[in-house]
Amino acid sequence: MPDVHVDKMTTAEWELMRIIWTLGKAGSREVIEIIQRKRDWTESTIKTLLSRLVKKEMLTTTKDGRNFIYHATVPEQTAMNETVDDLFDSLCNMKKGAVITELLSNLTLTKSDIENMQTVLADKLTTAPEMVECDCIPVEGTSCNQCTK
Amino acid sequence: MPDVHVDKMTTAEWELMRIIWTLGKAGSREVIEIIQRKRDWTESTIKTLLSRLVKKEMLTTTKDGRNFIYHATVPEQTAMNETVDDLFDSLCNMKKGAVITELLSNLTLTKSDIENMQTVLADKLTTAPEMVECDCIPVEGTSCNQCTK
DNA sequence: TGTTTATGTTGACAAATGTAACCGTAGAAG
DNA sequence: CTTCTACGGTTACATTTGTCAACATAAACA
Repeated sequence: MPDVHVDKMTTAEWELMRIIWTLGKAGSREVIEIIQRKRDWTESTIKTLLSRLVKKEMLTTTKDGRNFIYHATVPEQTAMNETVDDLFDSLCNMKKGAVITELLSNLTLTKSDIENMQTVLADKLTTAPEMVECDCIPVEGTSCNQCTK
Repeated sequence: MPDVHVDKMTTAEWELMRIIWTLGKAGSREVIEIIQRKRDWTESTIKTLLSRLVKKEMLTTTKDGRNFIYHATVPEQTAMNETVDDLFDSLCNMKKGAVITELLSNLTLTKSDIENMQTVLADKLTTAPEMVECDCIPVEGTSCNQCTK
């Protein structure tokens, strides 16, 4: 449970992480080769990104002879959850539902994913409130032009 | 339909936008006063952020005497959708479902939001695939250590 | 064993971001 | 009318991020 700051990963770094997560572990050569199938970043660039990820403690290394093997310190699912949770924390409370609904519409989900969601939702429905408040304006006379609409 | 780059909004800027979205429109004084209930940013800082938002075309201004009134050029819901869609585009295809499920569990949703989602999901279920592929590694021998698991 | 090569380390630099002081002017106050 | 002040504009500066090139060294090879 390294208390790593997943939120400090940049988009470029995230792309590298995906490769390492997917492969389980990887050497720089591998990462470079794979990334370059999509991005025309130079080797230098990719190496720099790897270093920064190590510095940020998103990756650790073990030595394989002269080479390094990179391992993620945080599981992908965890990182994804944290990132998504963070994003939603920054959205207007009142409108998260609509956002998710929209998201669901445009996404391809597997049957089992859908079923899981249905279970969660059915359960939540029993205790769901009629209304949630907009939290965009720090308290006091929260004159939200939308809540009252 | 201004083709604004919602994705170029920073977190700090996003906080200002929420206020303006919520109020419909607002003068700098208002924004400053409200933001400072949560953040101890100086007036200067907030003014800079407002300017940058105007430069990025996320805000337009109309003059009210000597003062400015700021208006969002993009509706909040649109901005939220775009941002969330962008984020999900950068996540491993195979694991989005789990992320959303997790998200749903930790969120307070209204009855009607839940019901909407249920409708969408029920509908999707009929055509949902059994499996979606990991897209973390650009094609060719996609040796994903997770897909095969 | 001297040379080429692969891999990691440093230093760089422009652009974006967070954060803020300072300046000028149209009104408010005296 | 002179002075003060609120508000917007301009400039500034340290970090972070995206992108690299240059360099050092252990290995592989000639």
